[in-house]
Amino acid sequence: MMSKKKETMGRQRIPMVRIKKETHRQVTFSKRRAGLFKKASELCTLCGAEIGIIVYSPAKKPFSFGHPSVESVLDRYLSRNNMSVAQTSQQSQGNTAASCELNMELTQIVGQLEEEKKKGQAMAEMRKANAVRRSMINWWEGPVEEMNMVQLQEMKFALEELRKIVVSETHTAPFKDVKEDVFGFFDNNKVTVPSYMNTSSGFSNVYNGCF
Amino acid sequence: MMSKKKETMGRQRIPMVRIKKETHRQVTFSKRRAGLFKKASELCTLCGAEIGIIVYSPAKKPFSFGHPSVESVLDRYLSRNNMSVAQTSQQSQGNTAASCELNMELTQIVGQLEEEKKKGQAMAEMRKANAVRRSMINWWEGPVEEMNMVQLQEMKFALEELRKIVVSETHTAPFKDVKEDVFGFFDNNKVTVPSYMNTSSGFSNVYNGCF
DNA sequence: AACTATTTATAAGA
DNA sequence: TTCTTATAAATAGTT
Repeated sequence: MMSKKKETMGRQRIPMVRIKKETHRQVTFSKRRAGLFKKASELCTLCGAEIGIIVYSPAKKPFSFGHPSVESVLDRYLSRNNMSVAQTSQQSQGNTAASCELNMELTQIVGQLEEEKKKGQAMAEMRKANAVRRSMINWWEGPVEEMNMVQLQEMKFALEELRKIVVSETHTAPFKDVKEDVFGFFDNNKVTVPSYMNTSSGFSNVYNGCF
Repeated sequence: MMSKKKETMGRQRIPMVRIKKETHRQVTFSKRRAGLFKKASELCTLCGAEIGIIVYSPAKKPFSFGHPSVESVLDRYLSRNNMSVAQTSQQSQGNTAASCELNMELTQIVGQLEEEKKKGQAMAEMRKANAVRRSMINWWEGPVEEMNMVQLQEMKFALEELRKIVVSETHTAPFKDVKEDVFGFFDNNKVTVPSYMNTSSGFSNVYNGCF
């Protein structure tokens, strides 16, 4: 039989380390990102899973996948974690999506503060702003035991009020015309949620690294 | 040559529709979720991508993957979206990524408050929040003019403290023994972070469905 | 959980 | 970027 020379080397095994060549890395990123999203979509279809994925490219460009939507999945996740943070057993006593959303915002802010803390830079700066801290001291500097759900809920409520204000402002402000795109985050709470949207069960199994 | 009877049918092609059999679906979910996370981890390693994934199983149980951490990725995503809300043009003026994001957040809030100030509605609405008002009254019931950056930074500080407390609580709580699985998300943050940790560029390309 | 036959993803090259 | 092809990797069905 005639052996035609192989036209390509075919897929080659590659070492699982950062790809050095910029262009090569970019190509691989695109291909594998597509593959990842496809896998995710199949998982959704086959198993009825709900998935949200955020990917930042090496160039810091964000990509996302979501089913039924990125927002609904993240929303749910953040709400849940937020509650866990507060170690609350009582969850959806705040009736509407608004509270859910608010939880999300709170979690977000807290998360950002976490980032900040890591850097430890703003800390010093903030400590300089003593004026107000003194007036807040009563509120949150008490013993941990008293830093309880009631207080968290109060804070939530306060933030919610703030949010309402912001939103109403938003709807009358010069930006109104771009609300859909820009302010959507604030009031798109009713994104097609499958019927089984009753909270339940377990907790996160977190994978934080490589295999 | 001797042909041994094939021991299995090997992998069979399956139709891309929801798997009906409950047990089968559960097995597939587990296998494919593992596969998805592995792919994600490889993408992180090979390309230096940052990825956050949330998966809800058919039984509504949440699973997550994150590099460098779920929170940092979601945080960033949400901040970004949020920032656009404020229509901030100034982005990466803050030195580090973290402070940059935080500044953006603060800028946003400040901007929104500025708007509110013009309207003069904020206080009236906020006064409704009586529960908190009493404890926070000194802090934010003053004239809007004084609701400035300093105070926001104080709030930032307060939230950070709150978070620290919550986190430390978490680590000493009854759940500690399951921390790795359940609370791992709180402190697995320093997994090999690529050096190029400076923020930048574009916006989301969103995939919202199946392929 | 482990095992393979097979499908699927993808590294290289064009 | 998109297509092609050979091969690596994932996984469906089974044990």
